[in-house]
Formats: sequence, structure tokens, C-alpha cells
Amino acid sequence: MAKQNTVFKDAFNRCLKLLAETSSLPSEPELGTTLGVSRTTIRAILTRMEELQLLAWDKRAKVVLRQPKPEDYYPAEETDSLSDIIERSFMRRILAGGAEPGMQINELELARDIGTGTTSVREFLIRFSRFGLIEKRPNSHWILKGFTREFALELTEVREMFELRSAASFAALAPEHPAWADLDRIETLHHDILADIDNRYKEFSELDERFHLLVHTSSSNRFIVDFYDIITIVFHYHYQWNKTNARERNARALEEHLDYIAALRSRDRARVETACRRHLKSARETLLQSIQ
Amino acid sequence: MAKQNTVFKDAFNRCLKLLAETSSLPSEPELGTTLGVSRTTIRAILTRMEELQLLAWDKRAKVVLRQPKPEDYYPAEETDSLSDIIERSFMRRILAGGAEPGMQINELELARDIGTGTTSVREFLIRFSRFGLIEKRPNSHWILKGFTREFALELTEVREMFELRSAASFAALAPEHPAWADLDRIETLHHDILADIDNRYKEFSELDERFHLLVHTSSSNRFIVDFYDIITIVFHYHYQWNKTNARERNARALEEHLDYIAALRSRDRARVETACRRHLKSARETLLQSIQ
DNA sequence: ATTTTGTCTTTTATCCACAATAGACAGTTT
DNA sequence: AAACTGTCTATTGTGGATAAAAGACAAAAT
Repeated sequence: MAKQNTVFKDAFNRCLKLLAETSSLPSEPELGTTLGVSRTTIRAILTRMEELQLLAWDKRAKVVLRQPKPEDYYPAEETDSLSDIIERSFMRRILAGGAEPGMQINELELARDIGTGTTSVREFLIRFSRFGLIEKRPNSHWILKGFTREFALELTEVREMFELRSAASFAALAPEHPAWADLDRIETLHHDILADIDNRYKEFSELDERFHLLVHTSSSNRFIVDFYDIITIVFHYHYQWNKTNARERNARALEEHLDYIAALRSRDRARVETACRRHLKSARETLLQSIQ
Repeated sequence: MAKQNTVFKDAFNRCLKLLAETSSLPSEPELGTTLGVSRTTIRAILTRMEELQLLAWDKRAKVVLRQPKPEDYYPAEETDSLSDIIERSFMRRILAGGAEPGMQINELELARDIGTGTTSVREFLIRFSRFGLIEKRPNSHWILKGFTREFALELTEVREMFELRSAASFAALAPEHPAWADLDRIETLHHDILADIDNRYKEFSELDERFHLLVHTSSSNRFIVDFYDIITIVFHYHYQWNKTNARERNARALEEHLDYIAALRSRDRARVETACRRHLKSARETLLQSIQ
């Protein structure tokens, strides 16, 4: 297998949802834009839909014949891209499994373990190395530096530097800047989740990412925004594998966010700094607690 | 060709220099440590030296038979690693050649151009992407974001944040910390170069890198130290292709460094900040001037 | 008791091949 | 005239093969 057709399968599944809602599908280029894939893939999807008797397709006419059934969809595990699979598998090994700092990482072994070629694993490791958790010895193995206390402290040090600066520039944005509207939407979601915290506390992780990314984006600095990727991935997996007191932690963080958002709106520099520092401090503590 | 034996050739050349200075070579493991390669490579080197009648090798006895001649060395262009070749070639294209921001980068074309396989080019691009000059569109091409004014401003903004913090922590290092001795050596070199600036101004680039890296290292933060890689590569190629007023620029920077070094030694926080800011400001101006 | 060497195995770096996907262009339809 | 479709080509993503390089282990030498 040279390449998995996950792009096709994922787009096919998404296209089924579109199909469920209309009696005929739009033009190929329009579908391509909607689903974010090329016309080649769209045509493969249409062909498949024809085969499944979902669609009568003749040039511009794309008439829906029947509603999609659950078995028409490709299974979810076939739509994950290879790099996602490798990432998950690797993160499980190093965060969940008891991986010791200093351990060697073996491309070949990792590839065999995941059931994939070495090229993909290698490319993943190169991409991943910018997160500072692994390091390459040329012509030799990779070294796991480990998700240690030092790592967390170094990460949060930079995060705090960047976020304080971003928050300050956010507060200075012109009132008509679209970021304020984004902030409104995010604030509303905070209230919604808090109102039903027992059931919805799990939605925090995603909202947290969205909020902080919005703040960082206002720095207009690619290095600051890119750095947030590291925060995202660390917190993403951290939330996934460390669920003690998740409800309380998230509720507190939501309150802090609301305070932080109010401070941004006040445009009062000192107030922004105080609220931002307070939240970052508790985020750091949460992260550190989970380490040992 | 699966793999170029550049490690062997480069180590062989370095080993020839060792051979020129003694009458017999040390043990295989010792040579390996000295040259930074494995015993496998050492044995290949010794075999080659035997073939060239440079050495009589029998187990532990490695008797030098004659001095190496220039033709014994492998040519310098054969000792460069493939990734160095790709890097140089790519940087020339985007910094020296008139590459427009927004331009597409084609892995295959680049590989053909350099005369190498696509895998190596691809891995280079992935590694290089962390410098923020290119961006990947999955399943499609890379986009050149360009060495623009915005890039330089974003880069220097982060650099200034990091270096101010690093300089402050440098000044707070214990007096017995080895970094102070490194600083002494670097200062001496500054005086040496300034004393013969007309002939030695070209040595500034390397010294500059060494000095700032020393400062950044004292932050003990891998993200800050790693970020300095970006500065290094940008300035490295910038110095290489922009030589107007190099002598004057370098002389001024050397003076600023000396002032900065004196400030670090004084351990006076305000003085450190002033000297650091002044130097970073002029470094930024130099970089910006070269862009348009 | 170390250290060194001989031999062998494992892993990395790199090229190549091929399916999936993107994208270009001309002819066709609205 | 603008958008769409049919067809074809080019490029990316990924597995597999292979030489270079690293490294393991036992036997030999100090």
C-alpha cells in the first residue's frame, strides 16, 4: 500500500452527511471547496455513491436516491491519517507508559510496533522534535528527554512570557477588531458550560485551547502562535490521561477565564496582567501536579 | 546509492591530521571517541590507511609509515553531509535568489535540482519548517512565506524577549559558574579581533553566535536555547550574502558586545538591560536594512 | 581485571516505486 | 461569458530495499 486513502474515506463520510440533507448535490468544484479536497477526490466520492445506489450521477445532475444508512459510512478508524495514528501511539508510549527519561527511541521498533513504514515514523519524530521532548543523535538513535518537571517548568516559563505579551496586545486591539466578537462567543460558551458543569465539564479542554489560541493570535507573531502548538499537544494528552478532579479543575479554570476575559474587556493593562498571571499560575500548578 | 559515506570520509580526513602528528595511532575505541564515530568507521579508516601505505596495522600495532600527502585527503565537497548540501542549496534559492513570498515549493523539483532523492528534501523541509519561513499544505505543496520585513520583526521581537531574560539570569549566575570563564575567553577574542579589525572582521559572525548562545544557554530553558537556532541560521546566511559595510557593522557590534559583557560582569540589572537593548536594537536595524 | 580486537547483528540514511491526491487544460454546458 | 465536466499529468505520502554506520558480545591481549 503506497498511500492510504484516508482523505477519500473521511471526505466521503462528510459528504454523506451533506447528502442526507438535500435532494441533489452541487457541482464538483463547489463540493471540493466545501469538503476541502480536490476534484479528483470528489469524483471518487461520487463514483462510490453511485455504486452504493445512493446517487444517480450524470454530469451536472446528481440526484439523491436514498438516505445514507450507517453501513454506508467508512469506519472511523479508517479515516484517521497515518500521522495521527503515529502521534497517538507515540504519545501513549511516552506519557501513559512508564517511559524513563534518557531512554532510547528506535525508529524501526516503533514502526514495527505501530505497523507502518519507517519513513512515516521518522518524519513524525522530526516534526515532533520541536516540542523539546526528544532529541536526535545523528546516525544513531533518538533520546527521550521525558515529560519531566523541568520540561513543564521550561514550557510554562515561555508560555507565561508569550501570553502576558499577547494579552497586553489583545487589550489594545481596536474595538472593531473581529477578535472581540470571537471573545464574545467564547465567553458565552463559558457561561453555558458552567451552568451545566456536571455534564459538560469535558468540553473545557477544547474551549481552553480555543480561548488561549485567540489570545496568542493577537500577538501577530508566528513564533508565539506556533509555540502554542506545544502547549496544545501537551495539555491535550495531559487532559486525556489525567482525569483526577477534572470537574473541579475545569470549573475553577472556567471562572478564571471569565475573570481574564473581563479584564481584557476593561482594557486596563494592570488588571489584564493580574488576571492573566493568576490563571497561568494555576494552569502551571495543575500541570506540575500531574507529573509526580 | 543508499547512503553516502560522508561520515567515513570526513573522519578519515580528520584522522589524517592526527596521523601527521604521531608515529603510531591509539586504540580503536580511543580513536572513535576522539573523532566522534563508531568503531566500525574507525576500522574502515584504518583499512583505507593501510591500503594507501600510510600505516602498518596489525591488531594493536598501528605504525605510521609516512606523512600524508594532499592527495590522500578526500576532497572537501565529498565530506559534506547531504542535509548540509540541501540546506545550503535551499537557502541560496530563497535568500539570494529572488524568491517571492507566496511562491510554491515543489519537493520533486527541488530534489531534481539538487540531485538527490525526495525523502531527504522532504525531511529537510519538515525540519526547516520550524523556522517559520515555509508552511505545508497537506497533500499539496509547501508555501514560501518569505524572508520579509514582518518575518524579521517577529523574529527580533521574540529574540529580544528571550535575550533580555537570559541576560538577566546570566548576571545572576554564581561567580564560580563556568560561564564566566567562557565569557572571559570570548571577551579576549573581541579585543583581539578589534585590534586587527581590517583583517579579521570576518571572524565576527562566528564569535557573535558563540557569545549570544552563551548568554541564551544561561536561561536553562530548552525552548529559549532552541529558538536561538533560528537566529543563528538567519544571521549566518544573512552575513554570507549581504556584505555591504561589513567591516563597520562588525566593528560597531564588537564594541556593543564589550559594553554588554562589562554590564553582565557588573551584575547591575539596569545596566545589563540597557546594554542588551542597545545591542539588540542595532542588530535589528542591521537585519532590517538588508531586507529591502 | 581492564581494555582491545574480531565478528556479527541491528539501525539509520537514502533512494526508488507506486497508489492517492492535487491540479491543469480543453471542450462542453448553462 | 462564466462555470462545469472529462481527461490527463504532476506531485505527495508511504512502504520497501540497501549501503553506511552504530553497536553488541565473546575471545584475546595487556
